[in-house]
Amino acid sequence: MAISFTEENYLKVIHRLSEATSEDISTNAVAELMQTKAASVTDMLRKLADKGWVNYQKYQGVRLSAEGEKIALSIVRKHRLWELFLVDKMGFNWDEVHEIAEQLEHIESDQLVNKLDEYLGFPKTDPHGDPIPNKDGILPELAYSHLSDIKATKTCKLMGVAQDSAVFLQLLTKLNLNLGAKLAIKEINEFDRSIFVSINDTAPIFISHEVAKNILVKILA
Amino acid sequence: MAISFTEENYLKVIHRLSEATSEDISTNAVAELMQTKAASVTDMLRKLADKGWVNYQKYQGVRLSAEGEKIALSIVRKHRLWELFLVDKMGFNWDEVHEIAEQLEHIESDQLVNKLDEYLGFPKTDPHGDPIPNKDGILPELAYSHLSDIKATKTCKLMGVAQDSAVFLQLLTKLNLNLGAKLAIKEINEFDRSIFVSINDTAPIFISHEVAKNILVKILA
DNA sequence: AATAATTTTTAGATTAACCTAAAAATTTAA
DNA sequence: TTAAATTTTTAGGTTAATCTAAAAATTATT
Repeated sequence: MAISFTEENYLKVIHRLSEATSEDISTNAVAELMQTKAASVTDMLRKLADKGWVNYQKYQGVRLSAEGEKIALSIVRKHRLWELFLVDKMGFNWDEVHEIAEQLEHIESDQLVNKLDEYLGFPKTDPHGDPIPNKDGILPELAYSHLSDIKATKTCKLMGVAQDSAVFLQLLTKLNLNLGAKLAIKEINEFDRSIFVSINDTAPIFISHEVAKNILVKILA
Repeated sequence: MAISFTEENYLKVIHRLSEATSEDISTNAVAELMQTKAASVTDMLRKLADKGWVNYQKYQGVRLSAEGEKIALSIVRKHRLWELFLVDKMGFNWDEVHEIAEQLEHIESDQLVNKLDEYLGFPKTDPHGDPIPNKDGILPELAYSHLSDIKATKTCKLMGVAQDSAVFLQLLTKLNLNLGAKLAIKEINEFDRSIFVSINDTAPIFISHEVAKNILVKILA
């Protein structure tokens, strides 16, 4: 069945909201992410339900059906592959690629997506450390920790971010916090839970709790 | 001013028709290429004229304005760069890339287009031999001849095609007629203007006038 | 030059995606 | 457990791009 860009974006947004909770997704939550009004969302949810991509009971919120989940994952796959392409092959910075990938994710060609995947070497994660679903829509489970949850004097490796807004990514770049960096937590300040952390064995720098919360790491031995 | 995919496609079609003639372009001609009805075209032409992208007088046909021409050339540039990307980097055949490039040509990011151009080595032509407009919208003038216009016993090089339908390209591939091939015209048959041509110094093959008309060549010394 | 044929435009609808304002349902709080 | 607050839906419109059918203009033909 044919699908429009708008329908794809709704499915993507419902998918994103569903990752954070096992509850049904509210009309208002969708409206906020779609930057539209609740009334418009109601219209669209009814349409998506008619097409069998979501389960929706009025006033009760919405969830993706199995088929809707499959579509959403294929969009996420395309988005993340294109982001990696833009960074690795075209030389963009990780904070510049989101808007362009929002467009590229709607290009329709399974052949192209799979060739792109191969061209990039069947990558597991995008430039923000987010996992890339494979051809069959399977998401590799990465299970990373938030830097804010790591105990003092532990060492870990920066694997991703929990938020990929341009301003946040630019801040990380300024602080020299890049994907793969080795982070050694020197001290956690009780006052505001800010931390001192050494990046790749250089002199420790100061990081706010807010920043640490959005950094994903793998704990090293 | 914002532009929709549909508007871009109309400008592209008007541009294509304008290349073949210096006359004004008729509503019906646009309708045929856009696969739509004349009434819809009339509506759109009025809208494009309001936006300043075409000059249009009702019943008198349409032409691109300077600004419309600029937009059309930027779309052609993107289309041809993406086609080359698909063939050179992603391993598609030259008859498989048109539909995908029709989608990719609408991706909006000057930065991306220019990086793509650089990544491909600032190419002059796409996989069908069509010239790629540069950043400033300048089309390199290639001035190739049609194979059907070349005299017997001349030698030439296959530089492009005058038509890029998949069926035609597939036929060329079957006949081993690829971009860059050296063609030696052995004989022109008076009966139907079919020709005997040797490809890269192999035994001559028979080619119809219809095929020869759509092959573009550069005459060799 | 008058008529016929063709092309183009106008008029009036349709569909997808959105909106505002008002009504209805649900949730929260007194 | 009612009343108040909030959320969601319905009702009725709007805009972009399309359509069909009828009218108007242009072009071709006798």
